[in-house]
Amino acid sequence: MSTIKDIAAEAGVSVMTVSNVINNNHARVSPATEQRIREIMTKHNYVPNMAARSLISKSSRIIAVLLPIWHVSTASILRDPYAGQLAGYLEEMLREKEYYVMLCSFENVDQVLMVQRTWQIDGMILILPHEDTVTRGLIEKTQTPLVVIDRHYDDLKTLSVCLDDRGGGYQAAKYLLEKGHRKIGFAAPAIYESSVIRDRFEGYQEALREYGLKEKEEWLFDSVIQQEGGETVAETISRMSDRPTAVIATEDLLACGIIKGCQKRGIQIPQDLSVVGFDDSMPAKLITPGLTTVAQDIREKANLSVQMLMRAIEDPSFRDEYRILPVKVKERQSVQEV
Amino acid sequence: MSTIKDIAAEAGVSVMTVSNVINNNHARVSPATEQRIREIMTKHNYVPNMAARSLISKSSRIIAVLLPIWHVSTASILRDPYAGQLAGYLEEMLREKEYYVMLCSFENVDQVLMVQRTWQIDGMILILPHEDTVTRGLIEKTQTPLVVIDRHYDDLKTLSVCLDDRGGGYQAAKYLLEKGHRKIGFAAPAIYESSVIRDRFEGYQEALREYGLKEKEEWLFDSVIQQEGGETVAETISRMSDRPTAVIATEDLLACGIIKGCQKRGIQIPQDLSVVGFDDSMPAKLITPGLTTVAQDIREKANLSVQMLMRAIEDPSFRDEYRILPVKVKERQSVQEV
DNA sequence: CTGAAAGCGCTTACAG
DNA sequence: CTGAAAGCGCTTACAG
Repeated sequence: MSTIKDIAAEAGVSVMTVSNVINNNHARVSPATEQRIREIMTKHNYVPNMAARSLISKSSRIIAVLLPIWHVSTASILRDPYAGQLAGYLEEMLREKEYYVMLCSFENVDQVLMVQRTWQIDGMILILPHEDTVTRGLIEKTQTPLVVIDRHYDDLKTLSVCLDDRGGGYQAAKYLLEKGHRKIGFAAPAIYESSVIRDRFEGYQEALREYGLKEKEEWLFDSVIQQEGGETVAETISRMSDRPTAVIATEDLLACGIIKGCQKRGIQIPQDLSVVGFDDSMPAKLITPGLTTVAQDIREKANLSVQMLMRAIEDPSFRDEYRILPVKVKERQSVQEV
Repeated sequence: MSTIKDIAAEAGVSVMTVSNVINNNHARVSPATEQRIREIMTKHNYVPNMAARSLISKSSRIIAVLLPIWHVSTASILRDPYAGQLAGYLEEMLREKEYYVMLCSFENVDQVLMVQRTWQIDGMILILPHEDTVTRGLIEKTQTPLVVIDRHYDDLKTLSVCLDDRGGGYQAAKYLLEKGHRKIGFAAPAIYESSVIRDRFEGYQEALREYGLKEKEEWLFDSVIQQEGGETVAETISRMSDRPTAVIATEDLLACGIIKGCQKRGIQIPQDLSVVGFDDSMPAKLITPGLTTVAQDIREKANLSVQMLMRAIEDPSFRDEYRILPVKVKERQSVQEV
């Protein structure tokens, strides 16, 4: 493999002249020389060694996409279609900006900090943050530009990209209320612990209040997650004497689990129970009936996150920005008028 | 950030002694000195700089997970639940072996080669290979250890991990035949172009032959992919006068699309049409009826791929191994006896 | 517009 | 068991 030295030797110039063409310092090298050097570089398939560049520049053009390890499941969060899609978009967009993406699962803050220093990582994006203590710790301890997706802390300087979660909860409930529903349940992991979920819950409460209603304790399904959690909810509902006529789930997979569990027990969707999900990820389109869900624009979320990160890398003073993306109910067939 | 020099200075030794403890050359440093140096290292949160190490060693401990860009869809293949799950397992297992994972989407061979040289990447794993020409080109041109998942070429020296695709096609058809089906369709992307699909198709043919049957041209649905493709198949079937009673799809998403499309048109699953999928990925469990599918062990596939790659990195003569993982029909509710 | 020198943080022979 | 020297492939001031 050829090095800058070989190229310089063949071109009859110094290595620093070659370095200048690599770095597009047009002012520092004559067009003719540049032309000649470029030809020699392509002829030899020359590619600059990032290790050497990184050693000097203290930067690597590597962005770490941080994947928390969720202890609810043994599998990586990339199994989640929402996470996979997000990671895919991030990779695509970062690559366009000539950054390299390192996938990095972690359990605690120190692991992230170590990887960052090991590679002089230029920036990090955290998707599907799990525990608040870990997430807060990371935000507080890291010096590297970090964009947190789907979590925000008012008391910390952070770059975060979230959804209008309160609005989403509100819209979902309002949508059902307008369809005539008055007995509306709410299924979520950890309603009172995660800010995202709490916001959605508060939006739901607000809509109920507008109709002079209040949530009913029994119809709040807490600590349920993914499909399995949804099936548990279905089972619980099937045993109730006073059932809700509709349920809002804070995640499509959870909604799908509810639908699946109900169908298994002869509870018809949407005739016997209406269901609204959250995200509009792949499963929403897959199942029958199609899932009516609070849709987000995942591509736009990725795009905004990358933009924020790029700006943060360039501007060290840009370390505190909170962006909220709109959501919108995507109608399919899982809700019926009553 | 502290360097090896700082640590050496504080410990009162030379940098090379510190280097020896970093690299666990126990023979070259006394236990007492090692102990002292280790304490200083942890005190300062010292982490070796990989750029510097990589510059000398010509290796990086980076493994590239290669993601072909499929032109059938604008989204990254990570949106596919099978790909996401696989990538997640790979990351997890490689991290356990203290390798770093670089995510790397690409359209042509040169892009991969460039990234490899830029970072001195130690090994690569290709998932969901698309075009044969690109895949072959990559295998032929790269010097770096490469494991190809789900594709094999008899005429090339390759490390590949595949399924028993022929057996899978056979098992799926046999399963349906034993349930009394005689009119069995087959839906796939590019039946005659991809070896994986062709093998499944041949297994299907073999099972039919055992029952004195032959595939019927009309019931071969070619060039259909993912959910959209499945819905097209359903539409075609709905318009047929002589319909198949069962269909095998070479991908769960495709099978789900068929089911969805049928349900939309009042064709009951499994009463009017039985469907068998392939992979046993997340959607199979999600839909109603549950999808009977040719199941593979994705975790084992990831595990075997990582093991092969590790061996290839250690042993330059290990460049040709073809491993076939077994598959097994996972029964759910999408097939009915006739 | 071009070059010689120093150095990024580490490891690899080579001596002792 | 320990160290001084050279060097990996680049870039960064500094001169001209």
